[in-house]
Amino acid sequence: MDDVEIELLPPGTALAWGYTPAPRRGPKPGYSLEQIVDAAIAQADAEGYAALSMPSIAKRLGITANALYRYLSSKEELLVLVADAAWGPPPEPSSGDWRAAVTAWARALLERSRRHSWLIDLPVRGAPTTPNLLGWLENFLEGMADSGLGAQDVMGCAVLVDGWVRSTASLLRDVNANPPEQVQALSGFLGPHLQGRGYARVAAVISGEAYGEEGIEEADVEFGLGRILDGIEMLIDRR
Amino acid sequence: MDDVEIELLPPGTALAWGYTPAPRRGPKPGYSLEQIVDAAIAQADAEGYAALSMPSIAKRLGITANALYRYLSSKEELLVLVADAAWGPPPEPSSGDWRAAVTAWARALLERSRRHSWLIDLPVRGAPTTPNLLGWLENFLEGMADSGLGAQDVMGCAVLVDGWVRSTASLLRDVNANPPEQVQALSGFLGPHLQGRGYARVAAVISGEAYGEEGIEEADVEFGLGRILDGIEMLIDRR
DNA sequence: GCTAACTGTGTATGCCATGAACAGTGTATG
DNA sequence: CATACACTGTTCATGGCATACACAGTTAGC
Repeated sequence: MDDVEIELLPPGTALAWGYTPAPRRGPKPGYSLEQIVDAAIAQADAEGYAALSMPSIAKRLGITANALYRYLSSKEELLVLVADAAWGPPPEPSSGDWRAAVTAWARALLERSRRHSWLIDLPVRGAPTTPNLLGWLENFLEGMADSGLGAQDVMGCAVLVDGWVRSTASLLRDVNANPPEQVQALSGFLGPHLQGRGYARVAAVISGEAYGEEGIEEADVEFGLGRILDGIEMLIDRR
Repeated sequence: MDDVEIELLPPGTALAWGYTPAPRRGPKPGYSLEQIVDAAIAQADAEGYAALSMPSIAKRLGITANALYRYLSSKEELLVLVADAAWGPPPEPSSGDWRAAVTAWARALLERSRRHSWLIDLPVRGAPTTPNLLGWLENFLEGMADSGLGAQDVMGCAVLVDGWVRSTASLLRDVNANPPEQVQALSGFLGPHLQGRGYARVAAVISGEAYGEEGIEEADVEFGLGRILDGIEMLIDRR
């Protein structure tokens, strides 16, 4: 594992797998990567993603922002570690059939995103490369092993369900963020603009129920997952 | 439409619907909202979302960043207008059945996101409130009118398909961003860590095909949409 | 013509990520 | 055991950002 090769890896990947160059001389580091990541998570939990800055994290540890750069080469790298730690390890593999397994998987992932509502804002992109995130993928693949689908289809399902969780988490957070008087002001404002201007159906929806209001029930959340699972089931039955 | 009420609206909503207070005295504004929004879109197209700053937009117009605040009260407001303009108006309503309509809708939306790859990064949250975005929703509702589903289910479908488009757009962009030598470095690095450490299935997938490589075919993109449509179809047949 | 409203500019503040120089510290090597 | 060097955290510094404020120039309405 050359240094050359490590430099080509996505930021944070090497660190996430424990590739931290062992120092031999000099003072002991006062902190651990884990402490720093925990402080970052605590900071985001307390003040949100926008307040997740290097100074704010450092302050929680009682050091200066620059000291963090003795442990990390960039904020981006830190965020990769934060994402891995905050999503956390996957739950125990489910025992039922593929449908039960995927349902449990999606609910568990959604649960994590509710615990840290800033998690879906982290600009951590691309395929998973860190232990926990790959663990979630392993868990999914295991849960779908009895489906009889090929590797490519199962990966397609993983991408699909993962995307659903992130969209849903984002939706849930946004909806909960709206105070009722703002929702009312919005529909009061939009109503006149929609009527008779080519927005007939939207207007009906908005006037019918409170549009975007807190009326997201558990059933609404599960609706999309149910469709996806049915669609996968149709594929399985067809083959 | 009191000012009081307008202040309660989400940022940019009033502006997007043309509520711009008509000035009576003083010099003519040198620019229009449309010009500013176009400049922002050009800037993001040219240098990406990270370079979409008030100074960079203003420079394109030949003015100072502060001058923008004569037209907009915040960057957030601008981004709402940018999102509405960059997604653009919905396509003509499709003529086939609901499945053809939703397919066309999803592909059209995906096409827009490919045209402006930074679009899915815009922190424009919550339910749509601007003319074009609501137009897309109207278009979707119209396309599903013949499905026989109730309003709540149709809205659930809209949310589901919209989420799929955004996830897919994000995936496509990320995947295309990876140079091949980095992909190779990554699988070379991950391989040894996954074998025999509880990541058997992930390891198989990675070693099998190039994991995360450019190998996303059109069929892979359509896979998720196909499952979703099948799932919706099952729901329709069941009722 | 005068005044007030409105424009764009210059200046300023307080954030941010990050680089560089520096002083203190403790270990490996002489 | 002494010393040099690697490594720590701090201070200082840079350039970028969103945005507030005061100002000078412009023009429509009185």
